[in-house]
Amino acid sequence: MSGLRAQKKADKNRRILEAATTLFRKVGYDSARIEDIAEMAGVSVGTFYNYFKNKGDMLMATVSMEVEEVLAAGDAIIAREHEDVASALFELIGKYYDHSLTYLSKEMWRTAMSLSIAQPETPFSQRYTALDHRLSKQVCDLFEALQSRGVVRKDIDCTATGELVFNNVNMMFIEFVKDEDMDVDGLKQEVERQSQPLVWMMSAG
Amino acid sequence: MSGLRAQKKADKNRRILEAATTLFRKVGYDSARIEDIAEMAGVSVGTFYNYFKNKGDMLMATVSMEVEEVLAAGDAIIAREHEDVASALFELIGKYYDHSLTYLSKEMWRTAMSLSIAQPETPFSQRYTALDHRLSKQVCDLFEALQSRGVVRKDIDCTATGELVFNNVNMMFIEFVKDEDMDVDGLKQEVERQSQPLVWMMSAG
DNA sequence: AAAAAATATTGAACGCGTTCATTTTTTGAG
DNA sequence: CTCAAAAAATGAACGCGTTCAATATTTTTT
Repeated sequence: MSGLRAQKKADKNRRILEAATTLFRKVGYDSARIEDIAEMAGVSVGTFYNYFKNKGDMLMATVSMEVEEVLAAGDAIIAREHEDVASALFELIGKYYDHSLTYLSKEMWRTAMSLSIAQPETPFSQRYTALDHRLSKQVCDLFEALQSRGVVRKDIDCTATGELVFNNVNMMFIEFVKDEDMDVDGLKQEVERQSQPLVWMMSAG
Repeated sequence: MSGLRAQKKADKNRRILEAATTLFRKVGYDSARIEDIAEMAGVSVGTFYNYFKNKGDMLMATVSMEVEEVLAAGDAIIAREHEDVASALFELIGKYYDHSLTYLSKEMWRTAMSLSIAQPETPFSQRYTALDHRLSKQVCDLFEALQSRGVVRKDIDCTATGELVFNNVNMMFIEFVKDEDMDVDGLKQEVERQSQPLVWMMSAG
């Protein structure tokens, strides 16, 4: 029976992840102690650390899932035809924002962002940054797709404007997760207002 | 002698702050232990906590100094005449970036940003956010000044574009402090490239 | 100037993330 | 089936930020 070890390993991995996300959502990231997560998963504290490098690593699995899903949805949006720049861009951004609280609470987002800034050398941070860059690239891709279909002016640098717009989207998302009172609609309105002039100027016609 | 207590208090405050900033620069924020800071300042650990709410609070004094100085320099730039949008904006942004490592190391910036995101309810975070907003407003102010002098198109929403540009400036600064290998010149080049299309389109004439 | 009240200092103790030497379990060869 | 080597699990111990009850100092009152 050579698969016994692998079997148990996969099972424990799942149980720990399940326990962690359950506790994070129930009592918040900070208040969820490793000891509690380990106990709920039926393992010891030491074993937790055999499966995850540290507490923050637990978050990355969730963040990854979140961003991967939204990237896929974004690709589908880019593939479709669009009347104008505004509707296309705001549909994409709207998708990002609408999806953002599916798996992660604002507090979990704050922790993830905070960790990725504080310790940029860790695998956690590097994976986080990579996901960010893929999102940024997706906005650039959208602009390029629109440009090749004549919706965006030909003399526009899609990479430059895409990065500009995405960095604004990202910064505003940070403000959003910092403010428990702000809702997704308010966030969208702000970002649309900020992007409006650029979107209008880069539109063909 | 009613001022004895106040006298001692001010003295200790200064000594603690001095010890902290010295140690932060010498061994980095994380490795500078409260115990060491307290010892270098000639007080006990408990006394440290009578003067500062927590370790992160120590950073705010430095961040404040940094941003206040750069805001003043920014006002001087806005007050002057400018040939075109690009030179004015990039002079302002350049000032922000050039000044940024005067008092704070990249690691200290990372810690400050990280804390301000992780715990948005704390006075630390709120002061940090307020400083950010003043910087953002300054970019808007620059655009408005340029607009009133006919350098920026009359039909441009200066607040919207100002916020867009500043959020990009800010997000890129986060990338900058996350990457020990990136230098200020590289940062400036990137941001100029990203802002270029917008700057060109919003220019009058 | 002594006592009482107000304020400041102290360091041991606590909480929690993380580590690591030790023990237990699993595996595969003989 | 046996046993030695490999892999995994364990929980006590550590580091460091933070707290707090006890102690010391300064100010005010009488």
